Amino acid sequence: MKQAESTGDKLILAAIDLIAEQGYDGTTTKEIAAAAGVSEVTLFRHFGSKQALLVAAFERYHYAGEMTKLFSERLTWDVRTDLLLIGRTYHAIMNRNRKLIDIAHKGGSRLPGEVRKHASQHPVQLKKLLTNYFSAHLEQGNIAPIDPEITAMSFMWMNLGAFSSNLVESSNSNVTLDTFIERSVDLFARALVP
Amino acid sequence: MKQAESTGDKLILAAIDLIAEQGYDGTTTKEIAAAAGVSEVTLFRHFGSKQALLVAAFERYHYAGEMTKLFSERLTWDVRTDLLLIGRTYHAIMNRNRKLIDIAHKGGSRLPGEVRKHASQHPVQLKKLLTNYFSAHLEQGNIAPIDPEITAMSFMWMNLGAFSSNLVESSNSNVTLDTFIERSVDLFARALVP
DNA sequence: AATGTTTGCAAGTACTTACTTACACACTGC
DNA sequence: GCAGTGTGTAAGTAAGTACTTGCAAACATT
Repeated sequence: MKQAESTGDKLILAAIDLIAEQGYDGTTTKEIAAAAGVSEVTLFRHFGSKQALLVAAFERYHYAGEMTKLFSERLTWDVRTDLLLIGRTYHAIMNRNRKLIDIAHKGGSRLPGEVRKHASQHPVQLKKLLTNYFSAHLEQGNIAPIDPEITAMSFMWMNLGAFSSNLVESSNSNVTLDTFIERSVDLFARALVP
Repeated sequence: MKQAESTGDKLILAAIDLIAEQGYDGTTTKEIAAAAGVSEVTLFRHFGSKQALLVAAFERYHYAGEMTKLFSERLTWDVRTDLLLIGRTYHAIMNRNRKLIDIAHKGGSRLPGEVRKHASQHPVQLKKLLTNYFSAHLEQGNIAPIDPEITAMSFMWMNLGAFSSNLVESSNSNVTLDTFIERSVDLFARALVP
């Protein structure tokens, strides 16, 4: 019970924290080992190399397939309710993986390629799901005659921008994330009224 | 006429290109000098250090005050027309400074502090201008009773997301940036109808 | 008790990096 | 011609980096 984390896990978590903050090139193996409370040589005995350590981190804490599941199981086909659920889930997922996303975005000269691939799958998938959702509504005449793809992109990118912005600066004025999600969904719902 | 670029300028431009691609830590002074077509020692004779070179780059190619000027001079007070102009100008500015923005975002262990400050001013200022714009419309009853600040954030973040997304992947399906701007403005205009 | 695994410590290797120094060459303006 | 400026080449320094090796101590399993 007390032995919560193995040495390998401690190293992975320390690596995620440090690399997300300082970038891949800017973080040394010595730093990672020290933050994990082990010696540097132990890091290499476990993972062999710095790159392999990061790959192990991405494999362990990968994005979930939550969005796909949400679209197939939990939608009500009331636009406002659905967009609210989608927006909240989106931010929940992104927040949980914030550090890994940041690592992939910052890059690095020897940053393993697996990392970049991992990070690029999410938005592509979400855009497809959203576009199909709006298309289905459109066919049934539930919403105004808009372009489903553009609407999907607008919604997705609005939330991506909100997320990225939070990454950089926590000076979000006085608007909390959840009120932003609610009100921005209202705005989209207004625009989609037939 | 033929002597278009001085040695200092060549170094600055090479540094921007390389650091935007590889990050600050991942780019060596030797690389920069080679890309500029000069020797490494010349780099240090001109700028003294790698950090000073980057600061010089930011000072030379700084963001313009175009947005402020636009808001005070070129608005027509027709929402659709104005948002279209704002959106297009936003992307024009961001694109022009894409590499510098990318450098600031990627960071680096010894990346000078001036760089980060420079990059964080833009969005704050734009949000204020947009919020005031919507507030003014609201007071005159031209638009629906929405929250001006939230609407400003939504519009801003949607375009930020579109910009960031372009940074990473050029697989923008078949939608060009300009059609996206047009249609997304339509969407906002629909939502703001009283 | 014996044995294998995991770890820390100390030292070191091979390499890279930002930055320096010394000297020679070309060009410019006077 | 000559001083000044800008540049290239060559060599080097001091520090840091990823990664390795050898050895001994702690520990768990048997």
